[in-house]
Amino acid sequence: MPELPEVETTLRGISPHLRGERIGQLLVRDRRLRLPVPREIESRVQGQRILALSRRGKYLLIGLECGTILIHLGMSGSLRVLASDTLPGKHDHLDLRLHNGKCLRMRDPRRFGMFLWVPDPPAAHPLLAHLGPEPLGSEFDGDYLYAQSRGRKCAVKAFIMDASLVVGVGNIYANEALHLAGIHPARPSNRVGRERYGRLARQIKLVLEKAIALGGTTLRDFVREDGSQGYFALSLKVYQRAGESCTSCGTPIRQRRIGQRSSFFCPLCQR
DNA sequence: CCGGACGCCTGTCGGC
DNA sequence: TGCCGACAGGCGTCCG
Repeated sequence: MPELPEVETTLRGISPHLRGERIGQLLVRDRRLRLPVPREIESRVQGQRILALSRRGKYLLIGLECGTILIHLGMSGSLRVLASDTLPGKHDHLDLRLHNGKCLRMRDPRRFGMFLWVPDPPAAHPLLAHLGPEPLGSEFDGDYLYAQSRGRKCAVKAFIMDASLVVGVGNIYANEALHLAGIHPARPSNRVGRERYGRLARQIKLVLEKAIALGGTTLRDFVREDGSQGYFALSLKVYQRAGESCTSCGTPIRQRRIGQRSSFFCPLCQR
């Protein structure tokens, strides 16, 4: 599910409820996530005050007095803020209970997510240490993409989805940004010029910003912290629109597998 | 170093 | 109606 806009939406939703609060009990119902929820995590977080919340790529960071809770939502994860006595559903694997009677509840049907405690500084943790720049930051631009792409033959779509190049761009927004920039997803990275990488970097930023403004994309599992949906799905121009008309030229949108991921594009607008 | 394949899970959908 | 395979927003790991 969750790509950068959904994680950012979740961050903005939960932050006001959690910042400054003290953690009571962490209740883990099922440790079997992508990485097992560590045995010692309950004692690590018990009684600690939440100092700050942030995002790095698709990871959510909850900064404590000692260490940081690192959360990844995988494919189907979501976080909600609820009263602690709300009855849990089948896939509600853990509750981070606060002293104020609320809890942060993680749901993840496919269990591809992560919920970890990492020591300070979190950026040094192996899961975060090798991540590329944030796409919404100034370091990420067309010149950066162009420079990184030299000598790389993989499809440009796989290239921009590589988290060591740039974080946060998943399958939905990679498809959308390539369409907006007029670039064919299967084009080899080293056969995209500087100009077109400039357009691509701009469109990645624009599509992510617009999706954040609309609360992310809800296809199936993603919900905001209050249970409401994101509305960017209404703005999708190619993703999951195979056979439908391109919004700019009317040509039927094609679907094809590129780099093991379902890819959607307009054969006329994208070259 | 790079690129490609695979596995991890559950739920849903389409075809027979 | 039931069964079966394909597929789904991600990513770490392994192999050539």
